[in-house]
Amino acid sequence: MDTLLVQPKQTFVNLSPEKRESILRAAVSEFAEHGYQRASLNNIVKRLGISKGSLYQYFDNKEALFLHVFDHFTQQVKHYVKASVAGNGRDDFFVVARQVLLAGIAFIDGHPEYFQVYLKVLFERDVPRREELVARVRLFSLEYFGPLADRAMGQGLLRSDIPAHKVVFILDAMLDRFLQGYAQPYLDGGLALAGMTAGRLDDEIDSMVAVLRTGLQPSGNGE
Amino acid sequence: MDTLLVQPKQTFVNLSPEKRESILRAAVSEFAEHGYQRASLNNIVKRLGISKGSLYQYFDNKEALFLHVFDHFTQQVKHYVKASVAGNGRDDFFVVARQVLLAGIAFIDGHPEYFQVYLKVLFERDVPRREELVARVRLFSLEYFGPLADRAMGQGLLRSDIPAHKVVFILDAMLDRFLQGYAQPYLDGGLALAGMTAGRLDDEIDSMVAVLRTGLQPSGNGE
DNA sequence: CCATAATATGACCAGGCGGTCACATTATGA
DNA sequence: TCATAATGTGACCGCCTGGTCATATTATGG
Repeated sequence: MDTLLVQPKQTFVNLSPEKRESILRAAVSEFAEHGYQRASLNNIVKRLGISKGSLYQYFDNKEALFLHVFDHFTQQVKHYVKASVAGNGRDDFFVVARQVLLAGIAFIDGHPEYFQVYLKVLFERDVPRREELVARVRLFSLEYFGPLADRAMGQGLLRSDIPAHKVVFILDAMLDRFLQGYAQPYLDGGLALAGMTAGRLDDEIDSMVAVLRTGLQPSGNGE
Repeated sequence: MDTLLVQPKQTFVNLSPEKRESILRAAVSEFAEHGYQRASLNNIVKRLGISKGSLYQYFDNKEALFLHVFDHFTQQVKHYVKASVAGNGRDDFFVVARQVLLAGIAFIDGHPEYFQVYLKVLFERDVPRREELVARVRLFSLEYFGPLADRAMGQGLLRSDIPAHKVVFILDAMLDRFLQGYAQPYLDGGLALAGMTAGRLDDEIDSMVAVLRTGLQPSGNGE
């Protein structure tokens, strides 16, 4: 999640920030709607009212444009998560989990189309450098929760009959799946997460974290 | 999950079972690899060594072929789940959850490509009758666990501070996400579920169910 | 003002798509 | 045997794709 995946051409860098942003928006929107392979450069230039030749002055090809989009996505994710846990380094394990979940929701609310791009990448083949892209996002989550779980385990805050890495998997799976449900109505299990008010959403999150807490804490400490 | 989504043409029904199956296999494989929109009928007929005209004698169009594939998928899912819980109607709530999870794993092992088709449908737009297709599978799960959770709740086997429908969501989310991780290496959270021996898989499942059990049971009954 | 460099343009290309249809082949049954 | 029905075939159609490139337009700076 460090270096950039791709460099746009100098011509793109020379553009005004407004124009760069409008191009980025159009590209994100198209990739979000159709995934990588079915996204159409013709559609993108049509929306923007520019010629196809111009787009190819900004990016070498479809892949470079897509990677540029994904670069912005990972940067945004980083910002949201870091902001959500800023200054709470010594918080309870499950409080942090709750904050990361809220950061995920805030991100989806702020950038619903970026999240769709990510989901499409997860389940589409023939996406350029797919493994690398997915790893950048998923490793961010795992490397974040891993040490946190290790520390909590060392402090006796997690049940000792389940290894820390399994705890991380379960935590990551629940959070990830909750966000999937929030972004994809079909996956919300009838909970109608999508159209939910912030207050009711908080309730759902509380329930989930409460279950994780009770389920993952050493016996006797539950609730 | 009851009536068929589509009827193949009579010409297809008249085919020998072997030929019908080989056509179905080729179609499943193509849809699993590319999703609906990017799947190519030209590829399918090329693999089969038949002419495109023949395929159009069997099915009205691409959509009908795809719906036929999905019909078989839902039937298979039904069989697997029903077989896994046969005669265990009065079992413990979490024992049933475990059985359903094992049924899901058995299904993916037996029909990995069918499961890929399903995952693609979940995250692809412009899939014909997508909502209906997804609902058929997901309602099957929710309608199955719903009454089970209600009964367990009535018997005081579930913590009373979380409504039954949230319990169902959490259960469904965990099982669903576990299967996603089993089918998609990127989502297994470093657990390497995919290449796992049956015994180690059982361990992972046990851990997960144990957490759910402890987290969802009334306090004091943990473990 | 003008030469040069930078940028914008869209017709065009080869290739793939879902779908059609006139025709060839095979099966049927009187 | 032979007319009829059923099935198989692949060239072809219009459309769309990512990508190219000769040409037109605009910006730059001496």
